[in-house]
Amino acid sequence: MKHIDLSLNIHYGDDDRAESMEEEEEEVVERDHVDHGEPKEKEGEGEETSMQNTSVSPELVSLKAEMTRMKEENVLLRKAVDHITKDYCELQTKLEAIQQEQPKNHQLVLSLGKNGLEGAKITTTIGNARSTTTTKRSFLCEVDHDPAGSNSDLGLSLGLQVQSQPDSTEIEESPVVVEDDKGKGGWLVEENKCQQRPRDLAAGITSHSSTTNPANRKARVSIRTRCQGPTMNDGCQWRKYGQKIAKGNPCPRAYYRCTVAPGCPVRKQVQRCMEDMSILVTTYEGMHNHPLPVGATAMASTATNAAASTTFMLLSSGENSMSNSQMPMSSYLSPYLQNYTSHPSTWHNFINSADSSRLPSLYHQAPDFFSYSMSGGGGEEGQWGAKKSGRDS
DNA sequence: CGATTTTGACCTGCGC
DNA sequence: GCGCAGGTCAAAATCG
Repeated sequence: MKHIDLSLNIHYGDDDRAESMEEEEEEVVERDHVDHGEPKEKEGEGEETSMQNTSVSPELVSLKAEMTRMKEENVLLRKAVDHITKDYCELQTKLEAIQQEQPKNHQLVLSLGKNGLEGAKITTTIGNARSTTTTKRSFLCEVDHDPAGSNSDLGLSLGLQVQSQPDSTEIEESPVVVEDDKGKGGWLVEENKCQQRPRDLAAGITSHSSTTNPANRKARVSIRTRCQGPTMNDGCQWRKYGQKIAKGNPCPRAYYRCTVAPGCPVRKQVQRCMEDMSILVTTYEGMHNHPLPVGATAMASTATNAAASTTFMLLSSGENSMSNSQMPMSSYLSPYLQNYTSHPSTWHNFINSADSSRLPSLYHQAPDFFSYSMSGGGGEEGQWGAKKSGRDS
C-alpha cells in the first residue's frame, strides 16, 4: 500500500509555536470540510477522473486534495509569520526609541508624590501622546489602541500614555488598583512607607528607601490577569519564599523572589482576586539587577523592569505555570500582543491561529490581560489596559 | 542530591 | 504598650 506523508513541517523557530500552528492547520482543514458542506473530492475533480481510470481509491484522492489544500495553507501561514516577524522587528525598533525618551518621563512621574499629585497638572509626552492632566490621586496609563488603525504604526502598544482628562476633571480610582478599603494598604501609602529594613540591609538587598529622593523608591506594579495556573510565566525564574493568608481574602498570597541572578531584589506577590477567583493579581516590586531573559526584555524599559516583564507574561499565563517550563514564551507572543494593542483584528487573527485550548483565558478574556496598575516611586499610580476589541470578558 | 516548596515562627510597622 | 496584619526567614518536606 502506498504511504502518503501528510505532515507539514513548518519551522517557526519555536517548537511550541510550530506545534500549535500545525494543530491549527489540522483544525482548519477539518473546519473547511464542514463549512463547505460538499465532498472534499470535488476540488480535485480533474485528478479524480484520472484516478478512477487508474483505479485508485477515493480515499487516496481525498487525501491528495487535502494535502494540496494544506500546502496552500502552509504558504499562507508562512507569509503570515513573515509579516508578523517583520512587524515585531519594527516595533522593537520603535520601542528602543521610546525607551530613550522614557527615563525622562518616568522621572517626572517619580518626582511627584502622593500628595504632590493631588491637583497637580501633569503635562506628559510619551511617543506622540501629549496630555495635560489634573489629577486627584492617580493617573491612568493606557495602551493606545486605535480601533480604526489610523494610529497603529506608532509603537504605542508598549508605551505608557497618560490618559487625558479635561482640566479639573478628577480621574477615578481604578478598580484594578490593589488598595484596601481603608486606603492604607494600597500602593499609594506603601510607597510612602517604603523603608529599607535592617534585614534587607544585612542581606545586601538594595531597597529603594530614600525618603528624599523619590526616584530611589521601589517601583511596584500590580497586574491582574485571568490565569488558571498558580502563577504566570514571565520568562523570569522565581522562587517561592513565603505564603500568607491576607485578611479579607481567603486566597493565600504567595511571595516569590527573582532567582535569575543572585541578589536580585525583585520580588513578586501572587494572589487570586476574591471577587473573581479566575483573576490572578501579581504585584512586582523592585528592579532587576541583571539582564532579563530573552523573552522578558522586549518591554524592559517601561515603567519598571518588573512592569515590563509582566506585560507580555500575560499571554503565557494560561495553564503554564512557570515551574513547568522556563521557556520565555513572550519571545514570540509579545509581537502578537503588541499588534493586538493597536490592531484588534491582528489579535483576532492571532487567536484564530493559535491553539485556543491552550490559551483559554487568553482567548475568552483577552481584554483583561492588558490591565495593570502600577505605582512608580513617587506614590502615584497608573494603569493601562487595551481597550476592548469586541470580545467581552 | 540539589532545587524548590511548605509552613510555622519571627520581625516590623501601624493603629488604638 | 499591646495587638494585629503584612512580610520574611529558615528548617523540614517534597520533587525531579
